[in-house]
Amino acid sequence: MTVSRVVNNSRLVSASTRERVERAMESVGYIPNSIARSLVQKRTGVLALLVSDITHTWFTQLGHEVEGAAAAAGYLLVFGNTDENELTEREYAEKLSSLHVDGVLLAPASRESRETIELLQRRGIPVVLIDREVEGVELDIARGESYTPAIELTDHLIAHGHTRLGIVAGPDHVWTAQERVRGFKAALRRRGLPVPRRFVRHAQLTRSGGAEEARKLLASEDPPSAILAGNSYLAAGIVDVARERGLRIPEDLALVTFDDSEGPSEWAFYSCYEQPARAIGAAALRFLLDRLAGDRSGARRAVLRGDVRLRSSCGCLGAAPPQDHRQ
Amino acid sequence: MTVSRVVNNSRLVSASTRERVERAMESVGYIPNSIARSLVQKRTGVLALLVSDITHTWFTQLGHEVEGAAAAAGYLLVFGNTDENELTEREYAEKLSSLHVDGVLLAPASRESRETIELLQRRGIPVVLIDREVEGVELDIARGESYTPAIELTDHLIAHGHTRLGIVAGPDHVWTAQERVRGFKAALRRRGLPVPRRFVRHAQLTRSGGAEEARKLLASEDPPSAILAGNSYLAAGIVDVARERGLRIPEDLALVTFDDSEGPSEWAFYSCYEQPARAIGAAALRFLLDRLAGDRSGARRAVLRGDVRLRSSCGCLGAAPPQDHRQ
DNA sequence: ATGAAAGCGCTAACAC
DNA sequence: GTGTTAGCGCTTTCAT
Repeated sequence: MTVSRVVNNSRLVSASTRERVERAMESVGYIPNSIARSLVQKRTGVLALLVSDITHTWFTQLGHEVEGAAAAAGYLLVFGNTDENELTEREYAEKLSSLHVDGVLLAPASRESRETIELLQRRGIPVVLIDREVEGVELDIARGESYTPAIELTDHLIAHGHTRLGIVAGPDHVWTAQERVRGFKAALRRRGLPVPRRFVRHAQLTRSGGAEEARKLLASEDPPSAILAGNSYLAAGIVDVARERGLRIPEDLALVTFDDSEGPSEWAFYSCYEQPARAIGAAALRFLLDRLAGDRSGARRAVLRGDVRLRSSCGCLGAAPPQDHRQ
Repeated sequence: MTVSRVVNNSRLVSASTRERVERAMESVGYIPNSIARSLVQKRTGVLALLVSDITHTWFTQLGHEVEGAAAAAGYLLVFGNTDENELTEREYAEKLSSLHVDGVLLAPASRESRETIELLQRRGIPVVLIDREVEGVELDIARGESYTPAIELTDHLIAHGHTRLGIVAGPDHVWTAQERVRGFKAALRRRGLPVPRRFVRHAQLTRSGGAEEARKLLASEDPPSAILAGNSYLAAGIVDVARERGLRIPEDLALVTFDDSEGPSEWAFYSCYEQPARAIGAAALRFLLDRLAGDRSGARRAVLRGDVRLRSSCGCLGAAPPQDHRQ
């Protein structure tokens, strides 16, 4: 029909016809079926952002940024939550690919997410990685740093006079967790400090996961006096356990962490390295839009630098908050 | 083709044929195009959750719950963020409706979101409301309470001896904000306490929005000695301002709020009424799945009760945390 | 400038 | 059991 012409406002329609058609559409309450359109055009105008934990503010802040930029470019952004799970991730990829989303931003659940990515690519869907590298995959990626900041944070703890240091990082299959552990070990070695195996813990990336490993860390007879946490949720879990055991932070246990928590916390407590979520999201989307516009050049990599914020938990400032009264 | 039969594993295919077809699919790397399938089946297997602020943990926790239950029912959940904005909301509705999502869970941006809803319904897409009522709309809804808890929280502040109370609620067009203000006023009136107009503030639902209105509240010569905050972000903004002005909480300013913040905060500070996000999400999804299964009965309403948690910010327990050192 | 017709990849209905 | 056909709602040629 020529109705299509007016919907897509081709200029090859007379004003009279256009008006006539538009009136008709109004009266019937016509809404174009873009699913049919997609079938023939092979594009949907939908982009997907797959994160590994949607309840983590870091990801939603990144997503918020991406969403705005995507909307400006005429795309709708949908969020998917892989729950740090490779299988869920693959299911999403399958569903999204057969729904023909135009592009995917992926924070890979595992450094073995190659299969997910290949699935998407086989379908011709451009993928841009976020936050985490994937082994053996050469793809556009926007991420922060992990190795260097881990060294800096560890050095800072050492500068505070600590010699028995531990780390509670994310799962071993998560790229950033590995990198942070690598940096932690490198810093200790460089100073000639020991790196006891049992002081390097991998936890689920949740508060309770952090608590669980912190418990193991602090249970030993001569526990670390300072801990590097892989992210703010892990840090919170560590604080929970310190409280359980009557340890004051930073007096009895110093703590530094990755990621600033931008939630409604009433005061800023954690000394941390803040990964620039919004900037990473923006960079990733830019890569994706370029691909969508036909860019076929080699893989690009944006590595964004964040800030170290020194506050109370490491011992730099003030005292610890009073005892918890969480119900 | 009979290929369709094996893909949808109808039992009317011989094992031999099935195997033959499957091998063929393997070798070609065939992935079914569910967009074409949707075109004829008029279902996509996709549900959408439209929230007004994806960076707010309350919504993502709710979403996380919904997602799990949706997956169990064979649906993929996508998240959309309306940014507390009616226009964005309508754009999402248009796009999603023409993409033929099977159902929508909507936390309406405004109590005037009727248009969005009608758009969806005209397309035959079942809608279930979350968290907020919409004027003149009779629809399935799962929400918490606002009026009664607002009374309880206000009464609690009064029990602490306060007589000059203020409220920093969300925008006037948000249903929950209105209800909370209504409860606040009712509680004061019942005790014969004054309700100065300037003590009732409506703010953008962000930390900075809360700070802005708190500033106005505390700038007057005889400011309130206690504040009810509409949610935890507003509460955080109020704390920011209290700190600016050198006011200690709860000694100089008592504070109670809606929503518990489940982030990585290192200690629980806010006295609050916790809306049961996960239960609300679960109830809403159940409604939607019922509709999807063909339920045509009248609108249902689930009103879920939450818990009051009394902690430090109202003066019930402990002292305030030390001064902030946020960089 | 407009109408007609083909076809996107699939499923449903109907033969065989 | 399996092949054939029509048609989902649109865009895109190709005529007119």
